[in-house]
Amino acid sequence: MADFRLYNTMTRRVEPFAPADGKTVRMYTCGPTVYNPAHLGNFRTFLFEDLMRRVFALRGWTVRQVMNLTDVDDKIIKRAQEQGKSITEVTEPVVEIFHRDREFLRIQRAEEYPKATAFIPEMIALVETLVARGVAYQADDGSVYFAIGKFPAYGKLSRLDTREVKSGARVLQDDYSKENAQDFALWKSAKAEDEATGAAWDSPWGRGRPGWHLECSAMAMQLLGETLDVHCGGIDLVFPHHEDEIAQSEAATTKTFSRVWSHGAFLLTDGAKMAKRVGNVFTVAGLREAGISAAAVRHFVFNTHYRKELNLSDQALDASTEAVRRVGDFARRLRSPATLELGGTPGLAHGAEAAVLRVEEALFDDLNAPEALAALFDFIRMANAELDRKGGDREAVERARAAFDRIDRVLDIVPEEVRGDTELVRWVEERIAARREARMRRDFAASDRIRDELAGRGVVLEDAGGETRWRLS
RNA sequence: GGCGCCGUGGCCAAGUGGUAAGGCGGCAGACUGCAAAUCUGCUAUUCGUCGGUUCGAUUCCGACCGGCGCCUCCA
Repeated sequence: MADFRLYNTMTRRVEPFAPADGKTVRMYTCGPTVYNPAHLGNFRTFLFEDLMRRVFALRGWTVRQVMNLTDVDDKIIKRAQEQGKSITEVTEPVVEIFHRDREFLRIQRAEEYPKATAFIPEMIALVETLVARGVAYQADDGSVYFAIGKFPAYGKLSRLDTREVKSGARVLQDDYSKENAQDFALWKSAKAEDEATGAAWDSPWGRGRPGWHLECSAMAMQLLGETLDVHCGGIDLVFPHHEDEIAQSEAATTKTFSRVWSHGAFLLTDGAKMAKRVGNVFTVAGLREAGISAAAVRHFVFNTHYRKELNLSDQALDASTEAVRRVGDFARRLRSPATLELGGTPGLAHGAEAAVLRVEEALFDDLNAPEALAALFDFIRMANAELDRKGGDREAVERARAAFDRIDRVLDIVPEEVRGDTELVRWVEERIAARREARMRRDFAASDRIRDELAGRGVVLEDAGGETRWRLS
């Protein structure tokens, strides 16, 4: 089988990749902070991770993916306080929206979606270990900090040793007191608003709540073991989030926390990073209102390599809508009973299987989805041409179908209306048969009436060399 | 200021030290009762600019110009 390569942020190189046990990829993906519906920038990352898990599966590995839901943090507490709610009341509806959006975009369900608030004991245990090992300390205010000075490898992911803190930048401004400006909070002592919103728990250091980085370390190690195969997230998480995760986890276990670190590039809007704080945010809900299909979004995202910035634009989205329509038309043609009847050619079958190999080679080489799409479109053009020849080879059609399905199981870019039309089909095909009769009689008035009738239900007909295809407009 | 990424045809976007994938759009043709779809051909002698290395660079090095990101619990 083809080898598999993945870019590793730790080494800044594309390297051979395989799960440690050779069978199951243990994959941790940083999920959303659920105080507001995730925006498309967040979803670009989740889509990249969806692609990754599907490519792992294509390669033959089992995937065990964990995505955390951060349901306790400053912004959540602030919102809860403003609305006079508990943090749970704030986060629960947002979690629901997240899954709805996730499903709309056809992002496969991860094996686990742990919530930070469900792992408080594990987090406390981790902090206790760190304190016992002397790399964490409790400050005057009761908060517990990680002492980065005690962890020599600190900065290895983000290459901190080669960076400098901006001169004159505010470094030491924090609500808490700590020994070193860059020490980060593992456990934050409770404040009034934490208590008021249900964001405080008992601990050996008094009432408090977990720091952000802590949850990922605790949940990842609890659910996947002390060494992960791959840890993913947006590029902005490299520092400090992932750097801090490494520090806490490796200081506690002395083992490598993740064998590979993989980060997706940003989605931009108008040339700027899409972010709530910038105010240029687009959501899945907005997309749906605009009538953009999930298939089009997936095409749009996969048409650019995951490590390259991608600018959201109506033009690009429209181009993807058209591209995906072509894919859908082809899918319908392949699946049509008439196509099987007319048959294919040996060239169709061979070309289809060559396309699968090309797609796999591209995807196994650091998830090169743009190249995989190119292979798919070459396949579609070749197959349409071969099918036009009506070669009579039914097996060739079946092999082409299997090849297409194998490719689309990863990319999943067939428009919804092509996937799901079932109840319509019988009626449409009956009408098409009636129209065929009319056309045989050269009664084109009747023929056009039927076409109008179908158009009234959104069905567009296409007469192509003896067969009539249809699709939804 | 430190670290880093990017700049390929009208738009989106792969890619390689040896002479430019794919999608969208456009033009022409085939097919067709009409329409659409589909197919065929054409649409970058050129890969931000200027130098350098090389037999040869879009691909390596340097400078410059332009855009972006991280250094602030932001995917």
